[in-house]
Amino acid sequence: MLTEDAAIAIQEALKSQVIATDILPDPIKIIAGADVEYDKDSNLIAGSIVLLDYTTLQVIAVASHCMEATFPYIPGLFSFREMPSLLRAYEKLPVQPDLIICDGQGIAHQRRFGLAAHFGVTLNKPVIGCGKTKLCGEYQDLGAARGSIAPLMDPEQIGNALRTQDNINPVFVSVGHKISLPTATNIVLQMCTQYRLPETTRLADHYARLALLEHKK
DNA sequence: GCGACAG
DNA sequence: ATCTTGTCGC
Repeated sequence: MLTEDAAIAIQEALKSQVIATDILPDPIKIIAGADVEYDKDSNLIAGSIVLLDYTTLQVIAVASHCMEATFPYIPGLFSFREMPSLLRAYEKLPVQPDLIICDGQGIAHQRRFGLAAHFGVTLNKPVIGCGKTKLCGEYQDLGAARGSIAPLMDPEQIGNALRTQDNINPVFVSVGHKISLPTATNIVLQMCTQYRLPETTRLADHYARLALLEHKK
């Protein structure tokens, strides 16, 4: 059983491996979304990875994995709760994506090692962190128009608040692994074609919910 | 002690 | 995360 202190030690040991520069395929062909769904009245969780054609956003493949959660939700130790199911789902994919967008923070984290960073370093793959709310840091003067950006400071810049639709609450983009913040921010905006959240996240959430329902039948 | 706290 | 439907405010 992993203790809280041991989990923090793992983060401290791995965070130096994060690469915050662009090391990704030139034309990106396949982009992935990753999300985990929770059962309301049990300890079951379902992780899903959905693969999309980068240019058409058509679904190429989906893989999911249901299991009992093995670690509690503790702010700052989120990856230890969600990553096991995501790794199992990832192993079931028929092909690998060029890039993954995670539902959660990358280095916009108290120890600079959130879910997207942990997942990226573990897979040695480019990963973007895109959270719906912030974990830490502050921002100001975010414009109201789609595409507006404000740096998330803690006290140095750890990510961006990004307005993905006019007058709608921003999302929080940060480096996970093998990508720069400007590139990550642009890609997230590009994935937000119609809603606040990237299509990758919306679809992963949808398929994770289906996997959970199917597992309970 | 108080508030904040990814999902 | 899960609570969910109609309602308040711009």
